[in-house]
Amino acid sequence: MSEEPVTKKLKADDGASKSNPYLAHLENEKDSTVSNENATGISGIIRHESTAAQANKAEDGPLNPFNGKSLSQKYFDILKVRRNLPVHLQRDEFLKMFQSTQIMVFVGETGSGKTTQIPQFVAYDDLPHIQGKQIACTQPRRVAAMSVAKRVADEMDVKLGEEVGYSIRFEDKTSSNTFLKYMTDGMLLREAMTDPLLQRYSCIILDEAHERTLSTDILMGLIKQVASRRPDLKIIVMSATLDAEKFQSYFNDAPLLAVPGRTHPVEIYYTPEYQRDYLEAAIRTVLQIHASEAEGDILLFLTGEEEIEDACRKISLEADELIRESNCGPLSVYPLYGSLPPSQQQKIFDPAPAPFTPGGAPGRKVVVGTNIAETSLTIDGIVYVVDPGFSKQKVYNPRIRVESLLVAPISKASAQQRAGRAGRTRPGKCFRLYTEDAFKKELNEQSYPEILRSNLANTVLELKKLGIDDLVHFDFMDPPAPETMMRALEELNFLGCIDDDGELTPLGRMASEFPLDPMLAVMLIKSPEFYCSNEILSITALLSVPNVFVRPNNARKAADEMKGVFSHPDGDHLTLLNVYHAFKSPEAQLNPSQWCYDHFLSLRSLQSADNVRFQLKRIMERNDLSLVSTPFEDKNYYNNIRKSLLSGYFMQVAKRMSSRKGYITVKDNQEVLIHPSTVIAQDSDWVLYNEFVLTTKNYIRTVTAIKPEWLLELAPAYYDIEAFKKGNVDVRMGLEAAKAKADRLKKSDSKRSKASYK
DNA sequence: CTGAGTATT
Repeated sequence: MSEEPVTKKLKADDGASKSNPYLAHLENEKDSTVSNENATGISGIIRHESTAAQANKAEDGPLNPFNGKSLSQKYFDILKVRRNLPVHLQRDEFLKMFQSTQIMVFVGETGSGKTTQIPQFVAYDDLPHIQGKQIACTQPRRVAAMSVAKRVADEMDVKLGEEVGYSIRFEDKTSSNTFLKYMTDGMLLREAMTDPLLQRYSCIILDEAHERTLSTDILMGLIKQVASRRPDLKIIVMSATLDAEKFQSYFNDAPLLAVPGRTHPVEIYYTPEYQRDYLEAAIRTVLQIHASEAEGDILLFLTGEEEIEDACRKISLEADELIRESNCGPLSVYPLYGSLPPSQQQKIFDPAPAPFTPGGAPGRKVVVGTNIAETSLTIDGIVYVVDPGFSKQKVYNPRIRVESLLVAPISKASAQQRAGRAGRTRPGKCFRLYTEDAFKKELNEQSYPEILRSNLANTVLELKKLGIDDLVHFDFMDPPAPETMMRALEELNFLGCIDDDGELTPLGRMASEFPLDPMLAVMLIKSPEFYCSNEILSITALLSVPNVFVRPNNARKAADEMKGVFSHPDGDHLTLLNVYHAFKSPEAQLNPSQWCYDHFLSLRSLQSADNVRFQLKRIMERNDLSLVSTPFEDKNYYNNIRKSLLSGYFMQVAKRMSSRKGYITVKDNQEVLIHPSTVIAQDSDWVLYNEFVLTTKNYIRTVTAIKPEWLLELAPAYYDIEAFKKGNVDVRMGLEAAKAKADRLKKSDSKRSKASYK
């Protein structure tokens, strides 16, 4: 149960082998390992017994200890910088702890160098290359995995993809030589599905654990289990916050090492009273900083695209006035949010404008961003942060099975992170637009981890595939609500992914291989039965990427008209299919970027859909799922596709209400409206929908017309009419009518077939 | 008659 005795037992064995002649072969094995180490050039270093002095000596060259090549001048230049990092002072302390325990927690604030240095410290002591093992270091984001791997390859003077590499979706930059691998946490989770004990690793480092992404949380639960079965596996959990005790106690009271960061002090200012209109207060604060503070750029945190664009306009207008009336310097304002095209995101790195006259009032830039600027993007030169204290957060309501986004107060940890953005290059200031009292009493310590705010259907399927049978007792750091788990199990059961005993079915096992939500995965797996797997593959890919339709504020009408060119009378899914086919036509491929611009489509989304499609196609081929199409001339071409969509989405169906405007969802009797972005020729009585969005009203979005008979044909268990007796009148009557119609057809069919026998 | 905070496989 407890991990501690395991390490002790190993030590005892070591000792025992020295005195016990029957265990002498163990000593010999160890000796041969040592000579192996010498062969690779890390002289004198014995695995898990090294010191900082030995590592420093090896690092000093003249040859690269890992590949025997001579070290470059660049290497020595970087080495000087590395030795000045705060972590370096504690290398011995780190090694002692690493060597004496299986699991440790490492806390390092920003600027400590933990992400780049700790994996290298491990490499010099764990010597993965001589045992044919690897060190994994996980990151929540792809860009981080890539850029850190690049940096560390430079630091170790090796070619990226050789000794040091990275692995992210669509890109595996590793080779048989790779012993240090940066990867996304989602990627390690995928690997665990085929290698549940993570045998290829001798050490796993979970970085940025405080962010508590869905993948990190599942990995922590998994790794805690693996640790007790693999005493040889070392684990380091790295975090940036002071939340370390929680990680320590979760990992059986693992020891903690804390390293100071290196950032500049940030002065915090609070408002004396509550600000009713935080947007107005934010704009006012930005302008005050510009008018009265010393040189330095400003970062303002807001919640979403619309709010940001609005604030940018207002700030620019008011700044012009300040310039005219108060001799202020020039002010450039940049919006920053995820859906902004990369070229525009790049602009935030432009230098601030120069003063109008040399030595005059300073020129400045203001970046107005979402919390993308809190963790994902770092802008150097920010000296002033304006923090209204809100962000959009995902919430999941298991009762109506809907995920939605709500503007909510941030946590203390988030506020601290935001303030830190002002101290990256020199001392800064952070203006919090709430009272100190509110900060102390009203903000949560930490944000809710994602696992408590999501639909877990996909997570439960992953856990089942990972071999975790008892989900109720699975050791989550923060266990999700039982109702959320129940909903997930129920959904998977209806889909046929798990049976009534909670066991994974062959369909479920296959579905777990696809990087898709279960409903999409099931739809794709069943599509060959409907002779349209090629088409469903395209639609699935398009549903897995950000919206392909672009609708600029100044050209809404033109964009809507262009969308009309692709529209299909039966709804959005087939419209998406039309878009994809048009995009792949020779005409569009001649100049895809221009074609997308002309047709108000997102090139980025379409290209990424192409990537996803290719990946899904390979998984289908691996599972012997055939790629077929109904002949286009066949009258059932589109019907087959619509039925195939329904085979995965039969739980997301709505029926038009007879007494009122709008629709009612079949599963939860929710009144909904069809989202205005939907293209569908005539309002159909029955529709399936991809998404339920909760905003100003309840909307269903990405909708396709279906026939009620199909529900009985494709999901008879779910559409058992008895179960709807107490449900909505419209739904029940509709299903009964469909049943009667189906029965009539069956009768006449059997008559006909009897007739044909004569 | 109109929405997407940020990630990820």
